[in-house]
Amino acid sequence: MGLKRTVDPEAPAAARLLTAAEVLFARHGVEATSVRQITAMAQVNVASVNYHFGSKDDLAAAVFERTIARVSRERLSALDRMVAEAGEGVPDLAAVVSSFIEPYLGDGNEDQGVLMARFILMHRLTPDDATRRIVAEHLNPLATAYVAAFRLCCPDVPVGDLFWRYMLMVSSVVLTSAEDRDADRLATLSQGATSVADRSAARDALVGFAVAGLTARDAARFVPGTIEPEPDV
Amino acid sequence: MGLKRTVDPEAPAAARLLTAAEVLFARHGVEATSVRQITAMAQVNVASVNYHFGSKDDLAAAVFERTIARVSRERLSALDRMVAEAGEGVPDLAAVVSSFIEPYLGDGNEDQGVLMARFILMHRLTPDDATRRIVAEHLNPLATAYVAAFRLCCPDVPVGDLFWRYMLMVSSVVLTSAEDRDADRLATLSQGATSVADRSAARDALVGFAVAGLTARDAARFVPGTIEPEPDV
DNA sequence: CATTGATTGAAACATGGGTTTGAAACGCAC
DNA sequence: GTGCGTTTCAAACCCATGTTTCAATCAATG
Repeated sequence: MGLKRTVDPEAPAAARLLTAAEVLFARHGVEATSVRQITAMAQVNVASVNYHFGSKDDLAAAVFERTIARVSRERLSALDRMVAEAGEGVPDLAAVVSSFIEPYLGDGNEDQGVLMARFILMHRLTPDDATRRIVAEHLNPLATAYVAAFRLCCPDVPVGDLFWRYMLMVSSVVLTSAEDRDADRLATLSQGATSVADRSAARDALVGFAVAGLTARDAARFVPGTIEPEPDV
Repeated sequence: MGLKRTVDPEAPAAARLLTAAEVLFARHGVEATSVRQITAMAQVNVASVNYHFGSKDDLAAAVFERTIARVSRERLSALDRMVAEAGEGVPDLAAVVSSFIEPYLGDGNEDQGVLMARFILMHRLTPDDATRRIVAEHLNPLATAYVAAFRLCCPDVPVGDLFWRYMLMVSSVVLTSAEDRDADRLATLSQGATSVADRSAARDALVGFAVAGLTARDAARFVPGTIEPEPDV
């Protein structure tokens, strides 16, 4: 255990800064990590971040964009493959959802999921021009592709609902992935029976929850007090 | 529209600070609002917050605890009422879920939902002694009560899964409620068809998603590639 | 009316933040 | 080896933040 990744002492300063910032941003968030912490871990001078990247914010943008671009590319191609393999039929919804969730919980490169989750949280809580650019460039095409796949899998669900449900799926996985190990509210509530640290349990719970939520019948039916006539199932 | 709430110029300084901080914390978060902004809106001296509350963090704790305590009390009694009215039968799951979600989207007091959501985000992303105390005192009993109600409504779902699904429901509603109006990713994706600002649509989507997610059958079935034998339905 | 404790006020303090500076060190072409 | 653009370094800078100080003011009391 302990500190997973460290900094290659041979690599050039800019690269060292990127990986150091990646680790620290994932662990504590960008606001909570100072430039001096980053340069200390990267073993470079304080001025390096401004010299190589312009500003701390620009460094953050570079860090986030690097992993978001890569993971989005991977997911898009995986999604395309699934849809293509399905041919005339419909792709497996659970597999589609899994391909979305997996990168957030993956064992290789623990940080990438936390990093993406933290970015999405940043953008949705305090958006700015930098986050908007990255979202427009990498995350919006991804979202559109997944909603399109959901339309194939769930032809009975109104498209407007699918956008909502996509957002709710994202919310679930993002918060699960970004949660601090010290909080682990789930472990507290379940008295240790489960924990967010249990990646396998997290995957199962998230996929099950999202698939059920995505395929739910018309949401308006659930207004409290409404009598539900049994539909033609 | 415009600024909904302002500060009663007759109220004592401590109360004025509380309401001003409530508004600003909901709007920008506690980190992003300075003591000087608060005292300016409250029209009191900068030193007041330290004099009356000890520190900015203590003021924040007071602000959050006030509304969290009140809303949790209301929800607990509503839940008790539902369970009692159900008697030997099971309470209506959609109604139970609605009673949890409603306070986050309520029309009266726009800020209370955002405030609670922001607090939960704070605790799960960067927990500290202050948030832990409030969670233990007010939120854990609430969570336990709701999970207990869920056990009544969904006797077929393993209890461990119910804890997970409770957490995922909370994640969905919290992120929906705390989202900045300027981000509104949903409006972007749906090209304006829907928006997080549409409280009615939000309620329907959230309740539908959560109810379906909570009642989903065994999550492990959704591992990709697994062949699903049709269960005895 | 004088006294006392609580509150307010303007100003200063201390600290940590991101950033800038200008000289030194380096690398490499000529 | 000389020159020159690039990179590194220690130090300083600037500023916003939370907090403290201490005198002035207020409100109630005896």
